[in-house]
Amino acid sequence: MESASLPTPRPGIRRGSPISVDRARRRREHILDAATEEIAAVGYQRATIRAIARRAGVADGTIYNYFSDKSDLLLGLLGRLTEAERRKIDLGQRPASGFRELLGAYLRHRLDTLRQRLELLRATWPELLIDPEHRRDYYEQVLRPATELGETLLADLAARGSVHTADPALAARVVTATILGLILQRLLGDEAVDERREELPEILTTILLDGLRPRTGGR
Amino acid sequence: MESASLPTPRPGIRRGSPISVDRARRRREHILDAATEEIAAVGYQRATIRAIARRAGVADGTIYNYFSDKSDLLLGLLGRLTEAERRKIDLGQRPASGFRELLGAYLRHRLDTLRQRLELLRATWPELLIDPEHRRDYYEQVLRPATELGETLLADLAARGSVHTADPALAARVVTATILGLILQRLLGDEAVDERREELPEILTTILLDGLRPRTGGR
Amino acid sequence: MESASLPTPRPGIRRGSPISVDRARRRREHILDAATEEIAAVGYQRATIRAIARRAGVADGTIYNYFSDKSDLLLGLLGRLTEAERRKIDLGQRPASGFRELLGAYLRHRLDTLRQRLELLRATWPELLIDPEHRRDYYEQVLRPATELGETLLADLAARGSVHTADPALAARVVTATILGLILQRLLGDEAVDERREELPEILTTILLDGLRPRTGGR
Amino acid sequence: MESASLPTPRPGIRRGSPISVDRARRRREHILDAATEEIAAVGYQRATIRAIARRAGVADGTIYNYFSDKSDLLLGLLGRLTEAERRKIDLGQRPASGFRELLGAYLRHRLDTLRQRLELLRATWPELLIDPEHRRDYYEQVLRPATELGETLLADLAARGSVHTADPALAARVVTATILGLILQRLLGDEAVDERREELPEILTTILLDGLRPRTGGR
DNA sequence: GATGAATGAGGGTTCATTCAT
DNA sequence: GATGAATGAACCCTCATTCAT
Repeated sequence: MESASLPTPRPGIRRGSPISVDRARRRREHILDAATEEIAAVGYQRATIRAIARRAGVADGTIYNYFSDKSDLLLGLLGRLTEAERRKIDLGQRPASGFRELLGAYLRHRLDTLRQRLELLRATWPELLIDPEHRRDYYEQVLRPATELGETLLADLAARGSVHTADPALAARVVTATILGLILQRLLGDEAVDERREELPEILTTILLDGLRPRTGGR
Repeated sequence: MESASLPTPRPGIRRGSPISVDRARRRREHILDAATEEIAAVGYQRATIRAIARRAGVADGTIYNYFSDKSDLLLGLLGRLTEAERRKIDLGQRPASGFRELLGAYLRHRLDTLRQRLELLRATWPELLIDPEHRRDYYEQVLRPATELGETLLADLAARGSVHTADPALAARVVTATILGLILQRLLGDEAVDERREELPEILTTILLDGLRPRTGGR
Repeated sequence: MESASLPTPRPGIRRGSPISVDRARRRREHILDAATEEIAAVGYQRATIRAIARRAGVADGTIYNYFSDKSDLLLGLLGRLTEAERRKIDLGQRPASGFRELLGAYLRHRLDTLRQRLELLRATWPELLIDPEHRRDYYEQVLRPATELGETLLADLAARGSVHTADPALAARVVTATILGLILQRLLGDEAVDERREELPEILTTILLDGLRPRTGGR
Repeated sequence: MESASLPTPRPGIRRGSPISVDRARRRREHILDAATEEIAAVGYQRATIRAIARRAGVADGTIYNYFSDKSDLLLGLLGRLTEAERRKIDLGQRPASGFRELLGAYLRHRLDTLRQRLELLRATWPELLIDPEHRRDYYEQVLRPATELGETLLADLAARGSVHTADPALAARVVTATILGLILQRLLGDEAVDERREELPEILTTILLDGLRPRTGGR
């Protein structure tokens, strides 16, 4: 039962020669790449070990040298997703001039990253929706931290008067939900979301900040 | 135990005895109920005909008297979803006093209905994400009409000065995306969305209309 | 477990009204017709009760009022075959002028009758080849009598000097085998056998009587 | 335990190790043997993959490593039959002293070979009679070439005065039909054909050459 | 007698997993 | 470590047969 995304092995720690360890790590990633593609294409259940092996250019049995069983492959994918999200969030915290710029940069970055992971999301969301175990993992490791970060942020900003919201907890959910929803629409076939990806963060920022109501006194 | 899209049989029109026709219709719905539960629980691929039959209290073979094959069961589920969405949209068009009230009522209704269909969504979305054929059907029959309705509405309101948006097409997508995203968060384990369902439409309306930015001149 | 081809009911013997008995007999024959067609088309195993019922224009269950089970339908077909063969052989014994004419008439009649039963043969032979029980029935009731009749005939003719053969038993088998073989060739797709059906008995008679060797002294 | 149509692998040409290739070939033949037995015993439709696998001493799934599906097993059987027939025909062309000897040798060889293939014939003929696709294959690959060879041969001999027949095409059909018919009689339960297999070719030759009619001038 | 919905055993086939090479 | 043939449990689906109407 190996777990996902191995940390880069630090020099000094080794098992076998460093070269072979490295080769093994790369082969593992290579298999995960193939699994991502195949599972994104046909879904976890329909993806066969054989098809993944063919895609990776290895024999069926070889996969079992790197993953304990098929569901461990899925764990590997989820690991990548978790790790990707974590990195995203870290990056979202970089400094920015004003609140509008900060929010805009955050939204753009988040949409961009999710879009890059589109295949990974298509491969994993279905299983997350269905399997309670994986769902809980994903919720605890990705969704909840992201939401809580947003909550804290909004509460802080509200305290400083930068934003105006009666309920930071729900407001944060609305923000993350909008992003998730846009990606979901994209996955469900709405190509406009993709075609106009450049303008989207700007418009999204405006709506979230200023709302849809016309301003009486300009701006 | 919902009864899906079949029109109520008019007296005078019949095929077979009305009683048996009615029994057949109810049995079909009963099987679809069981399929919804089972598929929502374990996913379409993992759901076996046997498990669905057991849940419905019928023999395996009986299912094939009502559905041509397993994928036809999924089509039945999608049909229910489509129909549910259509009804929602119709109701969304009823008259309301002001724009704020209209949007609030719409959002509340839409969130309520989707919440009632939570199991149906959990049963179908994963397959929709994966199967291109079903995805296209769903997009054409549900997602695209809903989005286009929103587009028209927003464009109309913008023309009348009720809302302010540079781009109704994307703005409509943001609104629908927010709703989808909230439901998806719910499905992925965020219980706050459910617990505070009463307040959500109000807050959502406020954010979408007024934005998060503090108003300088009161309000 | 009813058996095949009911004898025409004699007046005086009745069960229920004569009309209904007659209707029942006709319905039974009608079902057998449908079974012959369907089984000849797709084979006994592939022929479904439902398909036969549809072809006969009755409900599935109705067939079970006339036949105890599916294999009883096959028995009905075999019964028809047996009966047909028996009639053929009887007719083959009608008087004829010379031996050549007798043999010619016999061959023509037998080929004609078998050709009319082509569908019946296609429907039954496969099962006869496979099922030992049915095979034995068919052999005892059809093949053996026919062969033995030929044996007797040939032995008789040989005794009277009309034919010349060292071994009537095998010679009779050769004659019947030739007929069977021609029909089999026809069933296996050789259309020449069918197209030239008019000339075949004549040529067959000549070969069987005179052989293929050229005559030195004319004739 | 026959080894069918694969050419003996030449040294130097190999795919995989020669040993494993050879093992695979032998296993394939072994499965075909089991299939022949089982299908001859109960018929193609009634023969289950499981029964064939048990007979071959392998697991169900193993069969699918060698045959794409059940019907491919039947194709394998037909392949053996085709190949067997082809070999027969080649051997039938070897030189012989006189025409009588040639015909006698041909008939003996053909009867012998068919008799060795009795189980194969019992396994395949029923499906050939029923399935139009397989029937056409068999007719084109086996029956038609055999018949046409006979036609050519007879026409040639007739031209040279060795045989006397008005119509080589039909005469050839009569000869092949006689052989087929004898085998069919055997398959249908007539054991005399088998018991007297030694004398049969001689008697058959005599009948086909000289006919059944007594010769006036001796002989 | 006629109907056809319901039944459930059984069939062909797939595929995750193992293991001898 | 790598391979891929072998395994057999489990799936979807068919269809002969029953029986309430």
